[in-house]
Amino acid sequence: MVKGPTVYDVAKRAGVSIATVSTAFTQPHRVRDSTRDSVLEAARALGYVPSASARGLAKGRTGALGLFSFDYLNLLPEAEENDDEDVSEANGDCRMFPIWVDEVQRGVELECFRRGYALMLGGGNKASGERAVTDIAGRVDGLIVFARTIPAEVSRRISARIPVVELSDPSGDSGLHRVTIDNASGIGHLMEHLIGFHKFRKFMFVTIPNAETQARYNAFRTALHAHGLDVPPPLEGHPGANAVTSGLIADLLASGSLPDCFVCANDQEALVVMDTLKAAGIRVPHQVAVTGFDDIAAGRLARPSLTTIRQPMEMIGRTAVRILADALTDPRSAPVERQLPVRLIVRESCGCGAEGN
Amino acid sequence: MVKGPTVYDVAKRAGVSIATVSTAFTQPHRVRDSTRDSVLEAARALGYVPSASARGLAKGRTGALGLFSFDYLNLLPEAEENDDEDVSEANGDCRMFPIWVDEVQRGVELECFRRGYALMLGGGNKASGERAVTDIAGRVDGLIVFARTIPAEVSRRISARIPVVELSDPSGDSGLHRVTIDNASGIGHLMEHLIGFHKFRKFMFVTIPNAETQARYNAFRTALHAHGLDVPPPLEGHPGANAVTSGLIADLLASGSLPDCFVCANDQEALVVMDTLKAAGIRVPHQVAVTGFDDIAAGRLARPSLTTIRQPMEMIGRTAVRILADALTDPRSAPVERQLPVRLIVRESCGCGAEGN
DNA sequence: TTGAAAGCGCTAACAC
DNA sequence: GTGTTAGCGCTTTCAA
Repeated sequence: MVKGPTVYDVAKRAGVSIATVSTAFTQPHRVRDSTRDSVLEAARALGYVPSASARGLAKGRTGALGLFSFDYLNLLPEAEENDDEDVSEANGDCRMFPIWVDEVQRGVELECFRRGYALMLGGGNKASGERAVTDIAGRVDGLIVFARTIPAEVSRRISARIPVVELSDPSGDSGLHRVTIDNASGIGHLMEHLIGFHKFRKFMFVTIPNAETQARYNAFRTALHAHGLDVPPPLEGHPGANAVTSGLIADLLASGSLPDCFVCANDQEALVVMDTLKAAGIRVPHQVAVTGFDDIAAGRLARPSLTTIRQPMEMIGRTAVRILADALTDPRSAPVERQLPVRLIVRESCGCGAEGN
Repeated sequence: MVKGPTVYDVAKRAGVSIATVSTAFTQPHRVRDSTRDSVLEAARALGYVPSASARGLAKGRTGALGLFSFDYLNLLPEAEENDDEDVSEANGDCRMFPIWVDEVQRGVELECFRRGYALMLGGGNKASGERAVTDIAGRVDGLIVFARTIPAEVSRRISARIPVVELSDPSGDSGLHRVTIDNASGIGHLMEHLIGFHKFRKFMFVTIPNAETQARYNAFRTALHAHGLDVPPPLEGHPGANAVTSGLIADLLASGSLPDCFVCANDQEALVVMDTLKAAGIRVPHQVAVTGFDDIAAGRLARPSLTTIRQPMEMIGRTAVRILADALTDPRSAPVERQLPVRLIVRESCGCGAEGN
């Protein structure tokens, strides 16, 4: 990794000034053909690779966008040097790859590349603290963060410097750009199906409380009210603690009061619920129905396959990039919020056939 | 996106020099406690976000690693502003998400974050040309590229500046670092199973020719020779052209000479073969067996599930990062090549039960 | 059309 | 322990 050639080297070899070299690369038409040719020739001969750092410093722009993913699965600390083992298998099924985040990331990647941006990925965990976000923020022209992964104070500070879009949480006053989904109508359609078509009457909402799932619960409540049905308090689990949810379901079973349907705030919970029921010998959907939200891949593979509400994950990612690109074009623009539609995916776990996948 | 505060602003507010500000951040212990506090306080108050460009320029290191993915699926040009549609669904099943590349990328991400590197993702397509690689190469301290995605000349030039590791192709003289897998013993075990256990005698190798699949074919041939069996010429498809493979299979069917087993150079081809057979009314594995290589997720979902050879994808990614980290530590080190083991995954398509997933 | 020169924001010697 | 001072490699006026 010897120090590579710079504009100076190229300039010298081509017999021109560094300004000309720079111009030859960035605005080819403003340079005489013969000059440009000799510059490019020199660059090629020398193996010239422009330094993005220098370029970024000079222009005040890096040409890259950032995506910050919190390490929601505590994977970072592990794995020292155990070369022999494929870690991905060890935590194979708990990983449920690809998870929601991965599909959104995919959308971000595609749209970035399409628009000629490089994508900077940053990861954080409890240890790294806000250091990690700040670090990546300093590297890019715009940043995308998942909701609830970093303190509001931090994202606000960063947004004073570069545009920031937060993904998928009901709107706040944060002053950030935002991409959300239509939780209300999603749950609305689902409840319509469960109440209208399946004639279910007794429901139980299983959730892990946060702003997003709260919106879903609200819609759930609204739907029940509209049909004059009872609204039970939600069963609340904890992030990453399947056992808690599992325990709540077990308690419910012990009490002998099974609902007609478990409406879960997301697919992960729904799968836990289904597993718990299965372990208890309860048959889904025959004895009780279960539904999710998100449409992660694992839900399609589950037996029975999971009836759920699909988030347009790739589109969420693409939209975030578009917002940043626009904000970069017109820096004076106000924070925008884009709400994306969701779609009811009827599969087996609600009692329907296997249609629709 | 107003111009953010710089070291100068922080220094002024804290009443110290810029050198002290810098030191307070990079080597906290070398600064008096009270000084450090006032610096950090000033930074916080101002909303200071260090510029990675400036830092990178000054240090000669960016603290980021790069991963370059070629746009193997021609996805870039599409999708103008059709906000209403979720593109990911449109090409849903042809995408077969997550594909091999995604899982490797996952490993790269995890290992990068664990080691405190940011990850720069770059994408290229026919249009962008080598421009895209060069661009990302200029942004990082080390680069990971998938085999056969960029011209050898380009990767060589880049490797003169920063360490480059190429993923998963039989070794070449390229002078690059390299992570490969043990194609030979993988195919060896597979053939042992097919010949020894299933007693198959007539095989057909389906491939898309490249250095990697060539190694697999060689192992295939070796195994047949070892058992004194005939070695038929491979059926050769084209990248991205399922129809071609499909056509070859159809021709074979028309000729009425079905083998006992189709050994495919990768899972994607295997799935195409299975689909074609299914369409022709041939039952797998009852009438003919099919095997793949890679173990992509889609193979697990297929009916019958695909017997294949699993690459340790996440480990491939992690290993690449380790190599770069080491190379960065000791710049004078020679190119290293690490060969990772693979594992036979016996599922249904070879005629076995559904065990092992 | 090309060159000279002034930074961009930060780090790293080296003084103090 | 802290300040001074050079750059790092590139872009960008502004002259020539």
